[in-house]
Amino acid sequence: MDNNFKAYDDAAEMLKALAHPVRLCMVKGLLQKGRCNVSFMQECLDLPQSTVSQHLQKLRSAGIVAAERSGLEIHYTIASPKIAKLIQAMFGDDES
Amino acid sequence: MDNNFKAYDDAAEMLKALAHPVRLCMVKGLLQKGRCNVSFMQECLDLPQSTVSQHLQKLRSAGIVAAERSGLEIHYTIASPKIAKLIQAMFGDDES
DNA sequence: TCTATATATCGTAATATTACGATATAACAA
DNA sequence: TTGTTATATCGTAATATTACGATATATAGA
Repeated sequence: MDNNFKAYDDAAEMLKALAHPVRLCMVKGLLQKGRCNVSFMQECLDLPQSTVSQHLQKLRSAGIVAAERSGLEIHYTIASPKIAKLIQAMFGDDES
Repeated sequence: MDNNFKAYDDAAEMLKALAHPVRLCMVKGLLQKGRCNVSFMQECLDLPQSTVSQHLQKLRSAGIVAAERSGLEIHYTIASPKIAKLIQAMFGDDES
């Protein structure tokens, strides 16, 4: 247990981005579905468009999701395999 | 991706408790050391006692650590094996 | 009892996050 | 060009978190 706080900042930043029920739902959905555009998420979350977009930007700047434009739509995907491991550790079945 | 937000609240609560550099440091330290009293953490984190205690209470109410009194001291331990898995997913080496 | 030590809780100012309507931007079509 | 759709950003009020000194509580010893 050293006191090198700085070393934990990135990890805390990623966890903070995951630590919201709406964003967790988005991330789990993306893991299942592979990719998704914004208006689909908006409908299935039943939230205002700006709210959904704001959550996506937070996930994006934490490196959790990536965006790719396709015409008018923007498709989001999970950006790092670490995320799948975290979600599995969080929600996965409990055999050690 | 359903909109059952409530189902994600507990997970978000646990992640939120982990999502702070000081608390991550405490948790990683406890995983290595097994158990630890408050004043040890206070010294090694170089933070005021009330600050350390407040972080511990947050970890405790999220079910991340457990407390056990021994004389004047209170010893903290990691309360759930899920925590080790999360920390491993977060910090562990990147094979797979 | 009184005193000391270890820890928790209170009070609170500073800061950060949240939700969401209003507005802006980017791509496409007519 | 104008209009439409999809998404992002802005402005901001409400709420939550943070840090930390002051104070309270619990245990042990004299």
